[in-house]
This record gives sequence, structure tokens and C-alpha cells, in this order.
Amino acid sequence: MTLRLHDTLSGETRPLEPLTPGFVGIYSCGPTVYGPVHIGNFRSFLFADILVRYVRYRGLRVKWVMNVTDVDDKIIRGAAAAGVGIGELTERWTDRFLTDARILGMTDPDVVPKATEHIPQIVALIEELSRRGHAYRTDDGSIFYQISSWPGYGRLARLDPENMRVGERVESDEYGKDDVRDFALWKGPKRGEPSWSTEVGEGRPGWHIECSAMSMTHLGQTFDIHTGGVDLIFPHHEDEIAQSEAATGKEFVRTWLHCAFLQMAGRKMAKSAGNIARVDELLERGTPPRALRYALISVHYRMALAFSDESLAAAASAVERLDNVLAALDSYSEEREDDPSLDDVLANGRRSFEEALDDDLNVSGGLAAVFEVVRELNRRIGARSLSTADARRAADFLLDLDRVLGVMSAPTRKLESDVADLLEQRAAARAARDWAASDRLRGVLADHGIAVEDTRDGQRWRRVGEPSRA
RNA sequence: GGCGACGUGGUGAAGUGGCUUAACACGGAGGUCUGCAAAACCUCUACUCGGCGGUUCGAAUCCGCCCGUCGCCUCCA
Repeated sequence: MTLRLHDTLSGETRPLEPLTPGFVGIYSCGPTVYGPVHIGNFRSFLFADILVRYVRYRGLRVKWVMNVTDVDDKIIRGAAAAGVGIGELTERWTDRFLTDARILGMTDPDVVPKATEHIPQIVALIEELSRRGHAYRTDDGSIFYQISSWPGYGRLARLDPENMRVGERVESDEYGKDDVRDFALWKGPKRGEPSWSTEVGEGRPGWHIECSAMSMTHLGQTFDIHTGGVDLIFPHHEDEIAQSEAATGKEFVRTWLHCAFLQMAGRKMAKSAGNIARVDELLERGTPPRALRYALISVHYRMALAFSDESLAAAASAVERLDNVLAALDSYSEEREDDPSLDDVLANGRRSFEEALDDDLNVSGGLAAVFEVVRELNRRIGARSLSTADARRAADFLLDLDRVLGVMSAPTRKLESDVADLLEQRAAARAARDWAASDRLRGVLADHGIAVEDTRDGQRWRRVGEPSRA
């Protein structure tokens, strides 16, 4: 069994067959950094993260490239409004994006290219398109891609160019277009806007061209997987294909993966709709980061995901269940022979997990497999039928699957000295059967964010709301 | 107007022809364990998969129609 993925372009779900055996190149459309990224955006980044983690779990090497768009209309407007240069604005929000991503346990991409650092590559691509007759220049110094020169246009989005509704508004800088559907490769210089002096003239890159240039620069003219939200299918990815394939004459991307929307209050989460939630504000409200990650990854990526306070609370409880079993396994100790049936439980669990993830990254199914093992482990912990070594093996097993999920927390043995003191005092009180003191100390520890439980393996503690270990 | 996706319990959702008289998680009810609590475990919580027809020995799963929701065709993860 191998990983099968649903390709948007062909509409088929087919096995991942890397261009280079053992190596997968993945490009993910990242954020435009003009403000904080909301959790709807993060859903699509975390979906790519799961993909990367699972491909690596499967033993393949991955080069993951996620771009940052650091020059566009919104950035220019935002910088002007804030009275700062665009570099200052984009640096601030890029840092913030990467910080939030780490809080959510997202794997660091191998390369995070920026549009402004790829101007030569972008220009070279535009020149090639001009040479091949796919681009034309307008009076204001802009360069447009000529859609009519590319017969495959509309294939990805399944749109018939003839039937496309064309927006009524035609911006002044696009006035000279041959066809309103043509899109800008290069925008001519304007007062108050950043501009580069290049072989194709003064100006700045259009949006779509940067992703073609950056992905091909870092992954080659043809690469394995390109990801993004479904809203990028058209026009962004459609345009990327048109540009890239027209310029190289080669297939651009082997597999296109698109993540469905995160919905809140029955609508897609979008800045324009005003129904957005941000990482920092959720954290301020006391949301454990791993619970947020769980809430965003636990549903299949091609299904709309309903986000709400309730779904977040349910995710937090599920994550706690995982923490609890890991803590129980960690403190478990029993002098006895190994449980002969444990291997089967773990092997079956792993098989179910992999079958689900192989099936176009069915995370829900994978989680079901994990929780089935968790229940089985809890039974054995209660029955004291595991050996101490079994308990270690079981914990290692769960943490191994968590290389893909990134929602668990390995119990830490490290404690602040004051907390360690309190735990010792409580253990002493319990030994003396001083229940009043024991209960009081439990309350004090809770104030330190430490939950204490009494088990057959003695006092057990865990932190409430630990960050992801990823 | 064109194109597409989805509609499963109190909630979030797996499942896409027989293994499912529907997984997993959350929530709820009862019980076991425990000094108490928590955790955990056990039992129960959809005789049913938007509606109506059809195909089939057999359908939540395939087909048709209808209803509803969301989305794309414009910046958007």
C-alpha cells in the first residue's frame, strides 16, 4: 500500500510516484504578509504539514518550499496606511506568521522564499514568455499573459474561458489589456509603489508569476506536489500552470492538492466576511495550542471543517485523553512478564493508521486507529497486565505515530523546584493519611498549572495546556 | 447564468456496494474503582445515513429527480 492522493487537475486519486525515487518536492502557497494570518489560512498550511510529515514518516525525503508573498497591492496599501516601508511591514508579519506556525506545531519548511528576493527569476520567466509569444506589453509598462495563446487555460478550475463572468471593474492600470481575462505578469511603475528596474522595464511582479518562478527555482521545472486552499485553484494556480508550462513546454506539477475551507458560523472564514479567528487571540483566551492544532487537522482536508468554541473544546478534551494515557504509561511500573498480545494491538493499530493516512491523508481515520489503541492500553493499565517494558514500548509507539500528527506531548520529567517541593510534601501527607493537607496541596498545585492524580503507581502529575512538542 | 462540493446521532465527523443492524472524538445518563477527587474502564446514548423513486440477491454507499447548505467563476489558504 502506498500513499494515494487526490489530484485536482485530473480529478483522480492515485499513488504518489515521485519524479525522483525516494524524494518528493512539495510547494505550498504561503501567506501574503500584510497582517496576521487567521486560522483558516493555517488549516491549509497544517494540511501541507501533515502531508510532509506523513511522506517523511513513510521514509521518503522531502523538500518543502513555502513561499511568502511580500509585495502586492494589499501590502502596499497596508504599509502606506501604517506609514512604514513595505519591507518593515512584511518582515513584521512574516515573523509573526512563522511564530504562530511554530506554536501550532507546523514543521519548518526547508525553504521560505520571498517574492522580492526572486525578481531576476521572475523577470527571466517573463522574458521567456514574451519570446514564446504568450505575453504582451501595454502602454503603462505592464506585461500581461495572453490567455488566448494557451489552449489548456481553465482545465484546473474546470472553467470554460468563454463562459467566465468578467468583473465589471477594470482597474486603470489594466486598461490596456487585449482581453479582460488576461492577467498581469508585471505591473508598470506607479508613484508611491515599490519598483524594480529590470530587463522587462520598471515595475513590480504580478502575483501569480512569483509562485511559478519560486517553485521552479527551488524544485525544478516539474515537481511532485503543489498545495494550497481551494480558493487558489482559480485564478492563481490556473495562471501558474499557464505561465509555467507555456514557458518551459513541460508539465509543471504532477499532483495538485487543495484544502477545503475552514468554516465558522456556516461560512468560509475570511477577512472580508469578518468571521476570522487568530492564533494569538485564541491563545489569550486560554486555548491550548495543541488543541487548536488538533481542531484544525482532525478532519479530512477536502471536507469543509466547522470551527467553533465547541469543536475547540472537544479537541482540547481529545488531546487531554492522549496526554493522560502517555502520563499513565510513563509512570506505570509492574514487575511481571511481557504481555504477549501487546504486539498485535500495536501492529494492528499501526496498520489501521497507515491505511487511513495512505488513503488521501484521512486523518480522521488515523485518529480513530490511535484512539482504539489508547482504549486498549488503558484497559491493560487498569488490569496491570503490562510489564514496565511494555508500557515504554506502548508510549514509544504512540509518540512514533505522533511524528505525523504532532498533537501529543511526551511527559516531561523536569519540574520547577517549588513545584517539586509541593509534590513531595503532598506525597508525605498522603503517606501519613493526612487527607486535608493532601487536598489542600492538590489545590495549590493546580494553581501552578499542575494537575495531580493518585494512582496505583503513586502520585501522577501533568501540566495543563502544554505546548506542542513538535 | 456557468461549474463544483456537501447533506450521517445531542455536537464534530469516519465509512462510498455485503467485514458496518454505521468508526473515532466530544457531550449526556448509569455503574466499577477510589479517603475524596481526577483519570480510567464497563453499559446505554442514530433499527438509521436530507426526501422520493430506481438498479441490485443486497445501498448510507451506484443512478435519476427534488429539497437544503456551502463554495468557485473577482482579492482570498
